[in-house]
Amino acid sequence: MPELTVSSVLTAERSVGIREVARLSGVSIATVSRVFNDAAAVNPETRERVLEQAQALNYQPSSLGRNLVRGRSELLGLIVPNVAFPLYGEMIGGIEEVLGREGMSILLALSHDNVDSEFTAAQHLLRHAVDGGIIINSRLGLNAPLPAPRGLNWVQVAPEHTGTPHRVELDNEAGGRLAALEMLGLGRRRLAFVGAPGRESADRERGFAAELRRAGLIYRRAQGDYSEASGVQAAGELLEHNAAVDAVFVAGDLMAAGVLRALHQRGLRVPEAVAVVGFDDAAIASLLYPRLTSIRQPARAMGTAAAELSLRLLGGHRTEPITFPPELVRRESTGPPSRLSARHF
Amino acid sequence: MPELTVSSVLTAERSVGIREVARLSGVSIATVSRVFNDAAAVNPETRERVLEQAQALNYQPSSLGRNLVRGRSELLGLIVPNVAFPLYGEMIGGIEEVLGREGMSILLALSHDNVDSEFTAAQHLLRHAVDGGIIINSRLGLNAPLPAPRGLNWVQVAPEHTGTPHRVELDNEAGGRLAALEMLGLGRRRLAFVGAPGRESADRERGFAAELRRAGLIYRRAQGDYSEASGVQAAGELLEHNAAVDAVFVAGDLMAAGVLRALHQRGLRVPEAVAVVGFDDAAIASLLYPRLTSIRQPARAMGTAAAELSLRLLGGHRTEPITFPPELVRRESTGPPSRLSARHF
DNA sequence: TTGTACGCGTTATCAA
DNA sequence: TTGATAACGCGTACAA
Repeated sequence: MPELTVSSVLTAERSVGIREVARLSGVSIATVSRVFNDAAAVNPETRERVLEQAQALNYQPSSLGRNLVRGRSELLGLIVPNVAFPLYGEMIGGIEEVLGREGMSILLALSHDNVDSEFTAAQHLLRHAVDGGIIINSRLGLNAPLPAPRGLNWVQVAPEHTGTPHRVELDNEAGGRLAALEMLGLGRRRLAFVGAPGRESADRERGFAAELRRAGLIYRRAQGDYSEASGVQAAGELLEHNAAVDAVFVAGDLMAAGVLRALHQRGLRVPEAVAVVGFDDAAIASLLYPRLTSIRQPARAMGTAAAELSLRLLGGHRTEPITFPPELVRRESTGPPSRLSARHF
Repeated sequence: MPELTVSSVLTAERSVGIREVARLSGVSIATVSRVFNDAAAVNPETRERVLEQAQALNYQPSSLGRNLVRGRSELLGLIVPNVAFPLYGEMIGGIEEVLGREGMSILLALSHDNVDSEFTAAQHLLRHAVDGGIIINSRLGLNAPLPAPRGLNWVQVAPEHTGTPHRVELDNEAGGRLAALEMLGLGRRRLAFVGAPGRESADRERGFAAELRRAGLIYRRAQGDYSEASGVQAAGELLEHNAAVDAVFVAGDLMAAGVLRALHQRGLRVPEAVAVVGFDDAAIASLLYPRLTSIRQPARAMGTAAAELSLRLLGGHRTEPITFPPELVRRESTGPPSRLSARHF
């Protein structure tokens, strides 16, 4: 068997076009086009005939031709750091829901948390003439902007740098306040924070610190990198020297999983001895033992909001940045301090 | 400000085309095309001039026009049940890696574990003239095939129904055998299985059962649906009537999380009293307490394999279905039976 | 080495 | 209500 080239395979049986349908239904291609765009008036009988033929030939208007003449692609570019992180998955789910409704598709690119590949990914998407773009957790900022010809707009979800016009964000500071208030409300007074690099963690800490200040308290802090291992490590630091900590606010659920593990290993009961509040309310939060109280980031809603923003920009409308309020999801890792509980931890 | 229509916005400042570049560099569009496809010979000086102008105008050849004339889109369609499940995310990562290398992009669609939306998603992708397609966990089979004109090929990753020509799969049966051997090797003799609907779980059970038969053992079984809650429930059923179970093989990690929880709640130590083996080795496996021993599904490698298969098909080559061997990842949830351990569980 | 001209599949304008 | 026909942006025979 001779080796075939790519093009020979694909063009071997080029898909049936508008001409074919027109010819076999005895009308002009213009009429077929009209039938499929049901814009202008078409004689019901003619329409019927055309639709029938199209069905028989299994004809589908080609987006390629249509987009060429229209100057749009019905594609929306989406750049995500990675897809293995469930929170991003939820956002994508929200985006897809809205876009699907409008008949648009998602052109996906991964940035791997890397500024350079963010940029090249954007260029890649642009070559496909995407009508708009959404980028999650972008590190690109105003001084190093995303490429955007033709008045194309990028909507940024939780960008690292502020200042870009189209944004969907979580009020991270409010999230930090929620965590603090939960712990203070439970009577905890020896609080700690586990942070990570980046603006989001900083904002979360700022809110947390503000509430503690109001209560006249200080807090211990340790730094991680959002990984579970760093959570174990951070908890270790916080607890050494017999430090008396009775509540830990962790800037990410994965790190919180590490904190829980470190507490288990030291035989400290959660929440009786130490309460723990995570952040994101990722899927793992409710799988941990005990189930983790966490500050919920409405990822799916943020996705739909980003998609809607993108659509509005596409329509030439003006938009405002959107900030979502966080929400505390109370589970088993927070509760009143006690030594009388029947819990194992 | 007057409301603008979509088209008015996008065409307002239509991107610079090949004509513009040709005119300003004093050559024909054919030459510009040649420069950008470096196919034919072009005078170095001319090439330089064109490239310069292109740079100045920030010209990028439009995929729309290029694809139209070439009959390909450099797009690969990808249909996934959802994106929030980390295993899929890993696969997508693998796919993207291979495709990016070839300059191809991913057109993403979600099937929501639904046969109908699988089909419509495929049609959607086809309208964009994707050059090939990958579908994960498809429920479509030979009798209800995927739409595929123009000799387009779909590569199926872990399809529910067998018989489709281009497949990438895990040897689930071997996975079941691995789980059984691990438990038997630890001296466990009172085994149980928690299954779920579908072929994958059935295959896993078949391998598990085969090894037990060889050892002259029977096992208890309970049925779940891959959710954590169903794992809790299933474990409850297995343990009622004081049933003596000392090892549980669970067809999915999420369910295994539920099984662990149920064991904790009954005060049964893992792995001392009961050993647990999960399946998939999803990201959560190593976050559970204790860390879950699991049968690893090399998701990323399966993704790259699917993408490479797709590329080979695109090139007109013949291919064989690929089956990956599973691997047991031993963590804390399996170990010798003992009552002397210092573990809390 | 370069240019002319056609075609890719569609929409949209204009005339019929 | 319909049909010619001119775009859309590009690649590529073929001719020069």
